[in-house]
Amino acid sequence: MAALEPPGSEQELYTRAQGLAGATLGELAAQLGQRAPADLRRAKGFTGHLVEQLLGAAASSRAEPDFPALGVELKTLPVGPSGRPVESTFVCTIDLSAMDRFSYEDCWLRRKLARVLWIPVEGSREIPVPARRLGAPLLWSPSSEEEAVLRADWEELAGLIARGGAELLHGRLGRALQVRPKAAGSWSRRRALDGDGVSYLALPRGFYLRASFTAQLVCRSYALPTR
DNA sequence: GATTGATCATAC
DNA sequence: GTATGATCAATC
Repeated sequence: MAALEPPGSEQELYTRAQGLAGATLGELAAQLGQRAPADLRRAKGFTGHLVEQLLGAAASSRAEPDFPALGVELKTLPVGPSGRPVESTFVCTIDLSAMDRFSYEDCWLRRKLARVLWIPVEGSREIPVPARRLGAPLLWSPSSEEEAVLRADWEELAGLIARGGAELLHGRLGRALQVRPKAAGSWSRRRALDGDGVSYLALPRGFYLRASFTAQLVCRSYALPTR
């Protein structure tokens, strides 16, 4: 199958995504001449890469939205039997040496979350990967309430990093956002600045959206009760 | 059962 | 090694 052209509009992108709803990962992989893996332990990015190809996203190797012309970021969202997300969602890596140089207004996280196409995917481990189905797509931008929570979390976490250094971070901080390791292993290191501006090597970290936050945005957007 | 810290594949 | 795409699995 030839590489799909990027969609020309948000509407076209959404229509394409609607066309995938209900299909299984096995069926969709076969359309591309690929096979779905038996499990995701050694293929954690499988679903994301598959959906990128099916929707005509640019190759995933650059620091910009998946659909640069549209300013839309694509995210698959693993959900349980009730449609509730079962995992947190990775947003972006954190530059531990430059948090003092950005405000929320121009940070990478805000730009990435300004417009997101969520693709729910059955994520229960009991369902074999090839049998997992895609759900109805959701084109989302943060509500004013959601944006306020994201801003408050970002400012708290970024401020902590800028003032005290990465070693103060842990996954319990933040209501919607959290900071967790984002690395090949616990031995990974990146340059960071401590509270006194002294350079040192720290475990790479990234911003993640808590499952509780994505659960609420899904309920709001599909007009479902919060529980 | 939910959550946090650790980890995997691939492209460049 | 750094970026992309995320889920695994030990622990609370």
